[in-house]
Amino acid sequence: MMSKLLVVDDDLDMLSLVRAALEKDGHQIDTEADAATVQPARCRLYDLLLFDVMMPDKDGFSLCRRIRAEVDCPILFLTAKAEEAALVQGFGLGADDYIKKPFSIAELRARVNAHLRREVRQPTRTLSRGGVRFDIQAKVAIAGEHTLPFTKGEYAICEHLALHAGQVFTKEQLYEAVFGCEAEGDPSAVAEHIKNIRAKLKADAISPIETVWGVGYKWRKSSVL
Amino acid sequence: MMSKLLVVDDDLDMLSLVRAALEKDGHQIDTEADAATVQPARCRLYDLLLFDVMMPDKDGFSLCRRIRAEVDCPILFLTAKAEEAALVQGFGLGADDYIKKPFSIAELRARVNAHLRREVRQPTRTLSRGGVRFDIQAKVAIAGEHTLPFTKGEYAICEHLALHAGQVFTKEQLYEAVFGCEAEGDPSAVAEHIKNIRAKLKADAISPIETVWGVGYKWRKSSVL
DNA sequence: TCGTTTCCTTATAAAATCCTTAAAAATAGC
DNA sequence: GCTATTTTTAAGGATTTTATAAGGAAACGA
Repeated sequence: MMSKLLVVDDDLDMLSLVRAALEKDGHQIDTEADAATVQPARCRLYDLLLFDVMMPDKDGFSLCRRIRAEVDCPILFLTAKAEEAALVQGFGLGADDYIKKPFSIAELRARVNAHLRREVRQPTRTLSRGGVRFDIQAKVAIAGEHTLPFTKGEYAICEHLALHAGQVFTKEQLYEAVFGCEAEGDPSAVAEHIKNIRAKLKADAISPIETVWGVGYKWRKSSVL
Repeated sequence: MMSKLLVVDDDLDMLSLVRAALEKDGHQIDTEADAATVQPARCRLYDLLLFDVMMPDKDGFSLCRRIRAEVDCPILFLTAKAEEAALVQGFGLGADDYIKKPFSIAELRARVNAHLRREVRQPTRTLSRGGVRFDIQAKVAIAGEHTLPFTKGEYAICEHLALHAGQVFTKEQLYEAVFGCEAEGDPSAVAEHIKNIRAKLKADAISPIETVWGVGYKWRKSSVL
């Protein structure tokens, strides 16, 4: 079972050390030394994220804060900061583990694999929301018997809304979440996509996307949690 | 979000310590001193399991081995065994975390909650005041069973008042707090919104907004915090 | 290269909200 | 009880935001 991991650390020695350790388990490792360049959209491509807390340009905490809302995969901190307060803060931001330096290679591998194992066991491969079933892997949405003829962008918006059902997104946020940081796209482009999505869902008599006047759009949250 | 946890440890002091710590987070804690009596079927009733590794009759590892196949919930080890080999063995048996004694209460709580959070999908942050429940993320107010049909401005005023229950705000302050610094808006505009809010709350027979004559409005502070 | 699909822009219509105005009701002080 | 001030209520228009439709640019595959 190969997983894709992203490791962010300004210490290049540490990067190569971690890379070597985790590649032993058959994972594909991408590394990044500059935290400031890491975008939420990129993080969504990975199965697990590993951040150093102390980095010169942008610390791991603020990076985590920035992406946690849009990224579901486990986020692990690597840190020399052993203080309890920092640890609690890290978990409070939605982190999944907090590995104190100096750590043993064996412990790192064991913890990373434990988190990956849990992800696989609990497959988010497919989720059903409001009458639409999403196959995250295949990037197709199914309603009733037939697959919805979504374009790529339509599917992306749809999936993002459904994944965060109940949360309101502005047009700008949606555009950025789906197409990346260059949010120059006119908000009305998003409106156009929403229209098309609704039209395609109308054939199945479902309309899970609500407009929140003056704010944006949201996927209707099902009553059952 | 209340979860059910089972803590197994032969040390009774440790049991009460852990129980006290985790009950602070609103969880329901069951404890068990005798590992030999813990059956897989029982473990299935819980959202998270916390085992001590070193126990006289039956150690936590063998307990984990016995139940892992039948239990999906996170299993955390509490242990004084700091050796790397034991840690790797624990993860190898399907454990999800490994907390080394002596641990801080804060770390225990942070780690337990991190695992629970991942199990239950995104607990919504919500506060309840005077019969109205606010979903801050979704920007939705709920009374009883149905969501209140607030407009954006109405919701904003409502949330601001409820968030600072008991504090009086002038119309100007409210307008500025909700719509920004350009508080040129006529005070009567706020009065209009207050009227509409009250009208919508009237259907549920609640009126938490009080008029402070000559000053402004405030959200009635409930006796119980 | 051509044709198709997807995406973005523009323009217009429609809808909802917000603000203003004015009159009625309530309050506090005398 | 009377008056001045403040709040409540009601209705209308102005403004803002969204929905819809149509056209053109850009990307993609054959």
